[in-house]
This record gives sequence, C-alpha cells and structure tokens, in this order.
Amino acid sequence: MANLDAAFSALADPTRRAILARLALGEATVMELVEPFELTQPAISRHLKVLEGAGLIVRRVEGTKRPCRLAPTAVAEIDQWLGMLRRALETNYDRLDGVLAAMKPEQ
Amino acid sequence: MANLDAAFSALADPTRRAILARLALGEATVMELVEPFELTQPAISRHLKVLEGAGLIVRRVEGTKRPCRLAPTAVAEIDQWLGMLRRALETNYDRLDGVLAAMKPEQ
DNA sequence: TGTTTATATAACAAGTAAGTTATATAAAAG
DNA sequence: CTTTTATATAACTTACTTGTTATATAAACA
Repeated sequence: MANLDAAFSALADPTRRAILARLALGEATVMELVEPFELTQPAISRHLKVLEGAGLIVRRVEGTKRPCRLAPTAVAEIDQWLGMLRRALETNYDRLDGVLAAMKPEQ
Repeated sequence: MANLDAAFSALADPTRRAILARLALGEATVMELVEPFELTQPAISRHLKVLEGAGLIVRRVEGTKRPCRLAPTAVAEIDQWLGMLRRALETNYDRLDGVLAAMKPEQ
C-alpha cells in the first residue's frame, strides 16, 4: 500500500485540500485554480502534480488547457485504510462500555 | 481546521500507520511499539509524539511506562472532511451516469 | 542507596518539501 | 508569422522531517 503515503501526504497540505474542495464543485483549469490563492502559477502546477501523483485528481488535454477533476480511486483506498481504525475504535468503545456496565452495579 | 494538517501529515508516514495498526489491536507501551520495527527507541518516541499531537493517540502514565491507545476524535474529523470528497465524487458519477444515459439512445 | 528499566530530549546529518523567479513549449489568436 | 495565453520545468532558497547517537529523568528493583 505504498500509495497511501502519497495520498495522505498530498492531503496534509491545506492548499491542496482547498484545491480538492474547489474541484469538488466541478472541473477547473490550472489558471482557474491559481486565481483564488496568493500563490504563483508554478506553485499551483506543482501542487496539481502532487495530487495527480497521489491519484486524487485526473487531467485531460483541451487545447492549451489542462482541466482537472477529482479522481475516485484514492479516496476509496484511504477510506478502506481508515476503516481499520474506525472498527478498532468502535471495538474499544464497546469494550469500554462493557467495563463501565460491569462497574455500574458495584458503585 | 488546522488539525487536519497534523492528522493527514501523521498518517502519511508508513511507520506511523503501522503503529496505529498495532494500536488497533489494543494498548501498547513504547518499548512494545519499538520491538517490531528496525528503528531506535527515540525514533519511535518521536513518531508517538507526532501521533499524539495529531490527536490520533492518547497516552496514560503507568509508573515508568506510557501505554498508548487510539484516540477517536481525529479519525472522525478526517472522515468528515473526506465526506466532502466522497459526496462530490458520487455527484460527479451521477452526472456521468446521466451523460452516458443521455448518449445511449443516439448511439 | 545504587542499578536497571522505560521513556524523553538534544544535537546533528541527510533527505524532502514548498515557495520563488526565470525560462521553455505549444496551442490560439491576430 | 508573430504574439499571446496556458501550462510545465529548472534552478535555487528556506524550512521541515526523519533518522541517528548521546544524554537526562524518574520509577522500579535489588
């Protein structure tokens, strides 16, 4: 699961999360993604490269433009891994509930 | 949501994800967490500090030991943020389905 | 009390990340 | 064909990360 490194690492940056949030509203070109940020175009281009490398976005070629949109696969992978933690936390809660329930009568 | 930076960043490291996977099986002390890795104790101690800072684990004091266990809050936060992407991807799929459905008759 | 055990911290080296400016490329427009 | 527009890449700087070894602290034990 080497790709989780890239996916989580990509999501660790607030600019990249903001880009994903923007793409959640629909496709956007590089310049459209540059506009809302106080960053240069090369900086955004590199963020997009990171997101693409992590499988979080895909791009198509449209003349000189490169419209980006969300890709589905990485999120599914992340969800799957987090599911392990979720289940463990639920189990631990159940265990705690059990402990508390067992303690109640004596109190 | 400044904590998402810390949470995703913490999850980006495979050693830290392995530690979390171990803690999903139950509480463990620092030395118990060092054992399965080819890393020194200070390295693991720092990983644990990162995980704690991200709200992914909590520790209690038990004599000279510091048993660690999973903390629930951060995973919930992450899930919440990913929910935004999930919903967007579903919507985009629906949209694509719509487009494909609209195309079918003409083909 | 002196030693061992469990953990944390400091100091440092090497690698990676994220920003910048300058420049390259290639399609579009005139 | 020349210019503009959209994007990518290179070179560089600064800062952070992750590992190491050496050392500190404090509880447990003998």
